[in-house]
Parts: sequence; C-alpha cells; structure tokens
Amino acid sequence: MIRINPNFLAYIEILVQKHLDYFILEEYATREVILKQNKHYHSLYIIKSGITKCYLSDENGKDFIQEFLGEGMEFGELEVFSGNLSFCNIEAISNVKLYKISHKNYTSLLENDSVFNKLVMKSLAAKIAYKAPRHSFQQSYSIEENIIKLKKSYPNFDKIFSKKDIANYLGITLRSLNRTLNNLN
Amino acid sequence: MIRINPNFLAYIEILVQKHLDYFILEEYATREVILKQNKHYHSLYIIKSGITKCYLSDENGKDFIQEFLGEGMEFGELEVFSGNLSFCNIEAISNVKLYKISHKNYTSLLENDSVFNKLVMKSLAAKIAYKAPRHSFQQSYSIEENIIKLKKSYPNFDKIFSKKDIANYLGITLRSLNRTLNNLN
DNA sequence: CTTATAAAAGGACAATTGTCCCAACTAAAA
DNA sequence: TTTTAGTTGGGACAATTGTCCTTTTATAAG
Repeated sequence: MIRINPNFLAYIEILVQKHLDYFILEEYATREVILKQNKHYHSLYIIKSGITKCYLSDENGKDFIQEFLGEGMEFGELEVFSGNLSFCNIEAISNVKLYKISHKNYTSLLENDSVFNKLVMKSLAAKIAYKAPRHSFQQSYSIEENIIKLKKSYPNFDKIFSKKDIANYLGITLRSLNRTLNNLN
Repeated sequence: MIRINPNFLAYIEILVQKHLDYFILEEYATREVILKQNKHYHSLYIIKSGITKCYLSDENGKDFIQEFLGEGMEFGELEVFSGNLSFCNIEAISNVKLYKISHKNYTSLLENDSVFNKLVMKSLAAKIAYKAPRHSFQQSYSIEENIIKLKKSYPNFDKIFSKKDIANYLGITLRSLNRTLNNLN
C-alpha cells in the first residue's frame, strides 16, 4: 500500500553529498499539493521522509489513488522520458521532506552515473511490477476480498488513511467501503 | 488497446545487424504460449510483427489481460531488473515474429549502448504512463463508458479480438459484455 | 460425415455496488 | 460561543453486474 525504495534513497543521500548543487531539500505540510495533473514541470522529486498520495482526478471530480509513496520513491520522473505533461497529482498526507532535482541534472546523472542509471531502471520496473497485479486483483475480486487483502498487509490501514482516501484507492464509494467494513466485523 | 513502439523496433533492427549473435528470430502461431507466469527465464523478447496478449491468471482460473502487445513491444524484461519470476503469461493471438535476447546480452547492451539504454527507459516509462490512467478509468467508470471508450480508439475491436479476451481486458464477465453491447446498439 | 469443442448470445434471478439522503460528531474559524 | 466545513456512519432504494443455465452456430478433429 505504501511504496518505498530505501536502496534508492540511500544512493541519493550519497549523491546529495557528491553534487552539492544538484539537490534541493524541500518540506511540505499535510494536505499541500506538490504536483498538479496536466502541468509542465522542470524538476522531479525523491521522498526523504513522510508519505504522499499520487492520484488522478477526472472531469467528474472523482479521484483515483495510484499509490501511496513513502521514502525513496520518486515522482515526476516519467515526464523526463515522455516529454509530456504530468499525469497525476501528488499531495502530502503527512509532513514530507523531499529532494528536488531538475530534469537537466537528473538526465546528466542518468548518463554519467551507471549506478544511478541502474537504480532508476529498477525503480521504473518495480512500479510496473506493482501496478499489474494490483490492477488485476482490484478488477477481478469483490470489495470484501480487496479489503481483507489490505488488512493483511496493513492491519491498521484505517487509522493511517482517511476513509475517503481508502475508498479512492480501491476505486469504490465511501458508502460501499463502510458497508463492507461493517460486514467484516 | 494494442501497444506498439516502432522507434524501439527500428533500433533493434539496427542492433540485429550489429550484433549478429545477440538476437534469435523466432516465430509463434496463434494460441501458442510464449511465456508462463511464475517461471524463471533467461531471455526476453521484442515483437517484430504480430500481436500477443499479456495476462495474469489467478487461482480461480480467471484471466486479466494487462496489455495487447504489437510491434516493438518488449516483454520479459522486468525480470532482468527485479530478478524475480515472470509475473504474467504471454500468448500469441496472431502469427508472431519475435527477437529473443538473453538477459546477459540485454544487460550488456544496456551498459554499453546509451541509445539503447535511453530507449529502454522510455519504454518502461511508457508502460507506467499507460497503465495508470487505464486502471483509473476502468475502476471509476461503468462498463458502458469503458466500452464506448474502447470503440472510439478501436471501432472494430470486436472483430480483432474474441469476446472472451475483450471481457478479460475490461475485467468483466462475458455476460456483462454482451448485455452492454446490446444496450449500445 | 459425424463428433467434440469452443465461441457467441441471451433469459432469469441473485448479489453487489452506487446514489441520494439524513444525522452525529469533530475541529477549526469567526 | 456560534458557525462552518469536513469526516464518519448508515437507511432505503435503484442500477449495475455476476452466476447459472440453455441454445445456437461455427470450427476443428477423428
């Protein structure tokens, strides 16, 4: 549910020392929006600490949460490769510390630091490998089965996240979430 | 619906000439299974021509189709980065020609050919950027809206694919697909 | 030509999930 | 303190989707 990548963060911390002018440490408070959908950015972020949610908003105002991102997760990097606009919103759901790096410097690291290059490949591959089974399971199983699965990996998920966020993560309505949680007691 | 990556294929064709011992051209007939879920492989593939489906099977025998893959799409590459078992099945749904390359030679190209490296990055990023909105839309909208959307990008999708495949792509039952197609006439 | 087997289509009913409400509670703002 | 907005919880009903079954047609195999 909360994605992390400690190996990547560890290497970023090394790079921060090595390239003092590449990274800027920023801090955001709960509920602050860090990236907006359909905008053009020139930097991307790596999470040092805290949790964000990555979600897509549609024209009807519905949000769908892709991932909760924790330490070592990067976001905004896809736009470096695609050249397109950002396709999701990123919002802090706790106090968050981030390393910010420009597309330019990121590209330079990719080209000149093979360790970094490999770690980024891994992080992209991991995002795909995570999304595929999740999509499959969410689509094929009932709400009840999905919640049972959530509970197994995050026994107290309903304490960390708001009900609305959990519903948006599962792609269901708040009403359905409540009903199912009731049936499970 | 059918993912393609002509740029990648074009460069692969160049590499095929350059590294004569790296790539093996293989051919598969409709319905042949090329990769199986949860197995350990030492090679991966790039599609030269034809279409495959990439799907996850669950313990109840349900299949969920992740993507239909056309020319220039690679599969089996995630295992190079993760070191894990394959997590989906790949099956030909037309006659298919593939370039097969070992993990070892693939890694060597990644390390020594920066053009190739960049193209692989792009292909990984594109997979993520495709999956995210699809998951979001499928989860948040009705079957009817999903089928209308399909029809827009693939007006004759019901001629190319079997009804069962379309249902498995949308994560719905065959019955629901038929019913909705009827209502739409 | 027969016989399996798979694909397509849809009826009838049950289960799941969403929509539209209203009410209680909390926390922050005036 | 009062007010406002956000979060939680759930009743009642409607709409959507799935399950189970049967029939027909097409396709491949013997």
